[in-house]
Amino acid sequence: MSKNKILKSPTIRRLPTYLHKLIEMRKSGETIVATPVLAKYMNIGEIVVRKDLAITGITGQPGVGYKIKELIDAIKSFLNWDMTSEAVLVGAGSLGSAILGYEGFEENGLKIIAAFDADGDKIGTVIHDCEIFPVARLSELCKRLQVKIGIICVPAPFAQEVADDLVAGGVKAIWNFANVALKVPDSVIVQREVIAGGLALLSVKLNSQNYDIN
Amino acid sequence: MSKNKILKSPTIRRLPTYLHKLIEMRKSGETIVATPVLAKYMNIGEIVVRKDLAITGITGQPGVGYKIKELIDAIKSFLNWDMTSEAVLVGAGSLGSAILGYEGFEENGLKIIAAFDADGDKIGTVIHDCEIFPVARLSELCKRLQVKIGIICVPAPFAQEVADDLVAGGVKAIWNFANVALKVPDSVIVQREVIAGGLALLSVKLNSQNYDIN
DNA sequence: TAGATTGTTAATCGATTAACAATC
DNA sequence: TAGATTGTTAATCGATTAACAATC
Repeated sequence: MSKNKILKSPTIRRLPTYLHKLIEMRKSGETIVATPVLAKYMNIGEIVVRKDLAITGITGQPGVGYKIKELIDAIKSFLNWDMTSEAVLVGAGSLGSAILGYEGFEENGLKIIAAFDADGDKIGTVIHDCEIFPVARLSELCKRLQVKIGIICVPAPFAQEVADDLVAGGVKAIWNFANVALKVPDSVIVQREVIAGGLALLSVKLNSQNYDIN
Repeated sequence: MSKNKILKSPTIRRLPTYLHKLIEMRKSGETIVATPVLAKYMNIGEIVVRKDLAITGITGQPGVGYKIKELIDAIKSFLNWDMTSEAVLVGAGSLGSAILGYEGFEENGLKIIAAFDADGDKIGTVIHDCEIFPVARLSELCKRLQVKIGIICVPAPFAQEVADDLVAGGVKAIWNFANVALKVPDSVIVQREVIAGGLALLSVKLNSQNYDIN
């Protein structure tokens, strides 16, 4: 598994949220944004926002702000979201369906073009405009479709074999929603989403608040 | 919104993953674990693991390792997951249903005891053992059930009013899956999950790999 | 000009990593 | 004892914050 350290990863995690807000602002006809607006929106300091935006290479106008359109384009380009990437999703259970139905991916340059499941009853059906194929065809279709991104939403015990199939199919990046560590070649990137991580933070904050006098 | 900085938040985010692995190991009859095992599982350095575990107050035996049972109890207690917390969920769409169906929360000391939706057709039905109530009754039932945690899975435009209802109902912590910044009193904690954040990281890693020679 | 905001440089803070003695 | 592992102390690294000059 790739251990490549990515610099500025907190900044990168925040970029989609800026992007979302900026697109919203553009929709409502605004053309300029200043950091205080974004800082308030994200509940972070203004300096953080300016440092974050700097990473995109865009400069603002002192006393005025940034051009919204420029920022949107620069963030998209930085994240490689200016060109749509195609992905496949494996595991059309409740989480998989939720992800298939997520409308936000348009903003994120992601398009799920096929889904796979082991359940025979689901094969051939369409969930949120996406046809469900049998997992047996996973690596074959990945190759044929030249897909580089795979999204794993199967139960933990099956995740490794799915990952193996994705790798065999030429996938270069795996977005892993299953609660397991995947073994993949160094050349393949795995982004694991641990939903309980956020809950842990919530729990600790909630609890420390109950006891702290500070 | 609370800006309380939580120290060691990367550590706290990792704790649920240790916990998960440890519980798995206990199930298969193991009683002792050494850091190299956990480090390999999580793809991080051994020292990180030791530092992380230290936060729980547990000490291991040099040359041997840690007692799995002790670690499990200490992590649970640190995260306040030794006592089950009750929560309500609002928005029984596809994401909401996925969360209602997530079996892992048992490990995380969370129990969703009621769900709410605006869709009349869903009211009274049961999704994953959880009855669906009308949102109109949200704050009333929160008060009556004395629930302290609310999970928001409604579309972004409705999230703020749901948050207001939760706060009115006495909820102290909100786990927000809607893509908006919520305005809540300082005394209420909000944990916002931005799914696109992980995707941004994935995109940047995937892309930097394509170009970096290093 | 005055007020607002940017962007740079330096300071602080926290997290990760390294080195190593202590212990089983 | 030798090998493995812990846990502490110090060093490094990166991210956030502060201060402030420059600019519209």
